[in-house]
Amino acid sequence: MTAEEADAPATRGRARKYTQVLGVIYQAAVEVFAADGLAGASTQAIADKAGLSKAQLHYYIESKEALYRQVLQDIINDWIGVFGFSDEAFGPRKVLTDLIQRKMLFSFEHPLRSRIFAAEMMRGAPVIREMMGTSKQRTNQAAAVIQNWIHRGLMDPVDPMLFLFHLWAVTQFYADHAAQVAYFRDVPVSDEKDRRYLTEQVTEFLLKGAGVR
Amino acid sequence: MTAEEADAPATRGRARKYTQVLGVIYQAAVEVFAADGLAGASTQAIADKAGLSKAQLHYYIESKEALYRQVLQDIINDWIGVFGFSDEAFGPRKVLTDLIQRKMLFSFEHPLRSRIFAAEMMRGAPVIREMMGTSKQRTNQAAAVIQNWIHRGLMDPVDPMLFLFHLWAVTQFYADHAAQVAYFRDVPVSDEKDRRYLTEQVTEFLLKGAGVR
Amino acid sequence: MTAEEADAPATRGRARKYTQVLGVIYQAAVEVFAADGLAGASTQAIADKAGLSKAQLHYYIESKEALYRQVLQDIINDWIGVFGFSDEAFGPRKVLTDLIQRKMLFSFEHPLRSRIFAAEMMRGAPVIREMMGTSKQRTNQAAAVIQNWIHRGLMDPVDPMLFLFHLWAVTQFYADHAAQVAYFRDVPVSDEKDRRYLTEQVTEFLLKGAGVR
Amino acid sequence: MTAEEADAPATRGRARKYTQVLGVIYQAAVEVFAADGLAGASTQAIADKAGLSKAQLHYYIESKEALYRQVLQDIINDWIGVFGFSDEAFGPRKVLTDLIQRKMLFSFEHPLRSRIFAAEMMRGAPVIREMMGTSKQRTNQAAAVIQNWIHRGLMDPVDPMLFLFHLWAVTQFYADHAAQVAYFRDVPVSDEKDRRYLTEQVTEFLLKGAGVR
DNA sequence: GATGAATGAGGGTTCATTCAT
DNA sequence: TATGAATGAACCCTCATTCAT
Repeated sequence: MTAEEADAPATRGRARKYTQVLGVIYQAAVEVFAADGLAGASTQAIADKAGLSKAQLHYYIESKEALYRQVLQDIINDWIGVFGFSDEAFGPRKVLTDLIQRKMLFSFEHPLRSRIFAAEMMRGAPVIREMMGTSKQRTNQAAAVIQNWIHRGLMDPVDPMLFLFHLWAVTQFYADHAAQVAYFRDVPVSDEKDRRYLTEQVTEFLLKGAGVR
Repeated sequence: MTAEEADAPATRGRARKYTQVLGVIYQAAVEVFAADGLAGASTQAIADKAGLSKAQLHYYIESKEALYRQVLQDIINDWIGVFGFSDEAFGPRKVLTDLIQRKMLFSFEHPLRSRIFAAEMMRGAPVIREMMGTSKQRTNQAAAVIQNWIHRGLMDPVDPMLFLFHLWAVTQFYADHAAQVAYFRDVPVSDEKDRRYLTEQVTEFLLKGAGVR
Repeated sequence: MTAEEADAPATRGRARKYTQVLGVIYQAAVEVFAADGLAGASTQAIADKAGLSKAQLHYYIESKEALYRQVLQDIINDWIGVFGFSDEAFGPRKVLTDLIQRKMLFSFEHPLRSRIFAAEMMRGAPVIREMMGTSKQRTNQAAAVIQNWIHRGLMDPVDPMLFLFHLWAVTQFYADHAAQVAYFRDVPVSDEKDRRYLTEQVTEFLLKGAGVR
Repeated sequence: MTAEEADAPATRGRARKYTQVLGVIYQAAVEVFAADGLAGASTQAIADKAGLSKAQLHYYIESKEALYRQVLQDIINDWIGVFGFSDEAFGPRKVLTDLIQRKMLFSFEHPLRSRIFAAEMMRGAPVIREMMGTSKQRTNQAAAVIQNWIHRGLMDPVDPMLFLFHLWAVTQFYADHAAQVAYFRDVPVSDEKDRRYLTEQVTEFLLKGAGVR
């Protein structure tokens, strides 16, 4: 589970020179942060995993916190693409199905980063909060879209915000608890066909829960 | 957020004299573990929060890990009561409604401990695993009950295990992300009426998602 | 090896009341000091071995150092009886044979205390030195007796002081290295017949080395 | 007494750069271990004596125990050369005289390390034992050589193993008790001529004790 | 760029001893 | 007498970071 993820961020458009080493550091940081959290992570552990000396590591990074922030920032960037609604005109069934698919895919392919994000959230998002005014606006917009669909009778009159929570909770579960999922189901999550199965089940469950037509 | 929880375990049947100090320590530990995780928690922080010196703290506890294990153990004990099925003869609507209610209540009243448990799970449950053979058996029994209900046409043919996951994920969300929930909804979670509302919404969503009749 | 020794000192003529507990403490102290030295010994370890709490222990003793000094004092007292020459008129063969016998007996029966003494000596006897003006005088007297025997042709002209060293070194070895002796010889030292054998061999060796007639 | 020994190990063939600091640490460790034993030695004391901060010390060493093991290992390595028999064909007088000479020289030149070794032995050799299978084999071979000499009438029929013990005990005495020896004899041990005298006396005593011809 | 070294703070834990009770 | 609790120092060791080279 620890190293299962080829989880480099989209480094297009960064400085050229460092990139390779930075990628290694980044990956190491993701693994260590996912395993031990920000407070529990040690630069020594990150350096070891990256095959660098601590001094070398600190040449590339500004500080442990900065590295953590960078990881978070990348996650957030990817997140926007994942969690954004496509055109609401397509109706809830298509839009939400797409969204759930993207979210599940992200859970499967980036469990470690997904977990870092969740852990940060669970702590009350102290670091994220000072990085960005939390996307309350964006979330409210999404809720409004859902409210609109409800008005138009395209889905049951659920509380839009709660529905978004539930969607997030269920899909996130497959990233956060990959180990448990595999353990209880006796199926390695990485299996491609199984991923499709899980995605279908989750989609159906969520859509049905909200009475999406 | 850090100290919002009067979260002492059921100390009935412990030694008498200790209890008060131990309770303070316990509470402090819960808060620190919830905030920083096992690795990130410092005995200094726990001692400070409990109003003790580090040496004093270590007079009462065996070690940081032992304290963590004790917290986990208490959570697990409570958990069993919360997550167990009542008599399946009552049918899924009643049984699951009760379960969800209990789970939501626990999320509301013990968010910190709930979060510690979730964090431990997210890490692959390294400590829990060596404390108890993970309750695979219990989970399988629950799945069997659901399967039975499905056979009897009392609910839609969902994957029982996945349904349990979803139930856990959604209810857990309200503990793990209490801050976010409050933030996005502009409602302090502690409000009694709102808790009922949330519980109802969650219950309806989950039952509908599984087509419970 | 650790607890093989019923090694209470001659407590005749001490205070009456304490005696029993003191004896237990004393014995525990001997074992711990023998195992870990003064610096390495912990009052916790002594208290544990004595079946007392640390507080209780400190009620009976003045301090760790004082306890150590007491042990040393007792050893020294016993030592005087062991290492003193009987009437030189009996000649070296009888006098030295007796001495060696007493010394070997002490080594066998009080290996732990013997070892504590040796360890103190090896450290340069910092504690002993401030307890007693080292018995240089006594040792010089013994050397003088030997010198006299040499003059009278009763033994070879060895350096008297060195001979005393050697006598001490060889007999002490069987206390200090009881474990090694047993290990290399495949014979448990405690065996009675073997003790006689060892004593005979040592005696013969030492007397022959000094050409005692 | 504490710092009287230029006791660096044979560092030929080690890393170059480190060597100086490591040497200082090594020497400091030898002194502290000799004075207080493994348990009683503090890294603070070692650091102080080496002129380093504790953190600095720990940059160079792995742990206190590892440092201790390293010291022991070096001693053992030197020991092999010292305590090994040369060709038995030369007969006991030459072979044993050489051995005693080497052993005495080591006692004179490395009293602290010699003492550390002896102290380790006195404790039952817990650390050494897990570093090396105790050299029972080697010792048995030496005993066999002596037995052979006895059969050939080259020395008296002493117990070979005991003779080896005595040889060890007597020569070791001059390392373990250097302070006492100097104190009782009013002669600083370091005196070159005196060392020769002591060695001669010891040699004669031991050979005569075993009736070596 | 990269390395070995240093630093000062802090990690968890145990220490010997004292003090109410 | 005995116990639970407290204390302040010390224990070994690791921390994130910096700095010459």
